[in-house]
Amino acid sequence: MLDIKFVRANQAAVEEALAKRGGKISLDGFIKLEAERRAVLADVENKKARRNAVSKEIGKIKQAGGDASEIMAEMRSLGDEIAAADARLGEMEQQLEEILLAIPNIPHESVPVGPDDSFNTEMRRVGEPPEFDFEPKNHWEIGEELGILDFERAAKIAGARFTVYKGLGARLERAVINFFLNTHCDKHGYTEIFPPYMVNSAAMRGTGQLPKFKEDMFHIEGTDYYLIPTAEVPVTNLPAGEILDAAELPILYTAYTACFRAEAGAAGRDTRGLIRQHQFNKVELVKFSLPENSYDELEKLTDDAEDVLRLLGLPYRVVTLSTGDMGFSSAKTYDLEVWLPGFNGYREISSCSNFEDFQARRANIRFRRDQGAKPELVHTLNGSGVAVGRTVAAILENYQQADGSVKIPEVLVPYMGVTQISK
RNA sequence: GGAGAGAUGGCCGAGUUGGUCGAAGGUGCAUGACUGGAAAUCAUGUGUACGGGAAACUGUACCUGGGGUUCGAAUCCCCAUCUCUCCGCCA
Repeated sequence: MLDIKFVRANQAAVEEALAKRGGKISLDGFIKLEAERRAVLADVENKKARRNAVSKEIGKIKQAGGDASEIMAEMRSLGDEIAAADARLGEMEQQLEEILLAIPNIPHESVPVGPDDSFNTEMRRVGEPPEFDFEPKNHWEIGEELGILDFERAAKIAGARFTVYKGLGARLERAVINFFLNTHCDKHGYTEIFPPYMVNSAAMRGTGQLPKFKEDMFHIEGTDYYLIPTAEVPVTNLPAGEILDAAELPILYTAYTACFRAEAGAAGRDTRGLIRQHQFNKVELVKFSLPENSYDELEKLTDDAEDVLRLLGLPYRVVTLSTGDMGFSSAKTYDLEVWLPGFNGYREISSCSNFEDFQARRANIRFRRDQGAKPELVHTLNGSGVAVGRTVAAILENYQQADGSVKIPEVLVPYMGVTQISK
């Protein structure tokens, strides 16, 4: 959510920034409504001031044993006026809020401008795609042949877009989770969080999933609970409504959770394998930063995510998303794309974003620079560190051998207890 | 799931015959005095949001959240949420 005062004072600049995202938005109606709101507010507050003053008088008159029935009648009608104006004010505020909640974040000036992903900028490539002297397979072929991934039975008990991991496949998933968490905690200085997998609508609103993206999520019928689409939601909302101490910042959290996505509108895309699931595992990185440091923190966070890919020996590239390809709440996003030999291309495995104060304003996360100073909004960041299922897919495809077995990356061997997976 | 108790400022805690309560007191914190320095002591200050104002300042709202009664609600009524106690159930 953008700052209402900022929008008011910088209408043209905001419209221009949002146009870069592809949506043409005129804020004329918003600005006009906002001005009306202030007029009504001033009027209501004057009336309330009068009511407060007169009510005190009534108290005094009654205590002195006098008769106040005449002014009480007058106050009754004033009360009606106040109620009416308050109702109108409430409507206006709700309208303004709805408009504001639907406005995406303003892209950072360093973000490439363009309507879609063809305007994304490749920043760097790390690692060489492996050379095979045989035709590399897809990870679902490898997994099924090794008996470690079972898509058919998953469909039987749940449906499409679910996977059952078995044996060393299940262990590999678990090994990757532990390797990610341990690396981020012990090497990169993050604090591990293990949050609920369900959150309420206030939390979903805080990070921007609601109200615009309701259909992307699983909602528990008859409750206010949603299955989390990413650990970003519970973790970023942890300090919601709080005022942090500047000395605590930056706060670095990492969390493993299962993630749940309805994948509405993705019919026919990535229907096979681990790439697009209703339920998948992810280790997330979340930061709360001083505003002036948030872009440095974004670079570091991205590097922390890249580090686990480097340690695993997986080739990847880093891409800056263009204005048209960025998420709703983000001011700047780097995607990490891992090389998948079976796909013969790079696929997203992490998305690292700086939201600046966009989420912090929604979730009301602030900090105080000094004792007595006014609270300011923190900047929030997050990134996958990284997607677990896609990592397993990448390991299976990049480390596959001619005989159908899969070599275990060295850093995972202590977690796996074996050096390869074979039939 | 059943019965009961509770939710007040950073924290603790008064306030329930509705008015003088943005809210006593304590504590914490900040500043100053005292001190070689510290402790102790004393003094002063110490919430947030929104509106108006160049500013000083000022108006409104907020005593978990929402709704109601009333000229007027921290105080009365209703609903929700959370916490605690007891019972039941359960990994």
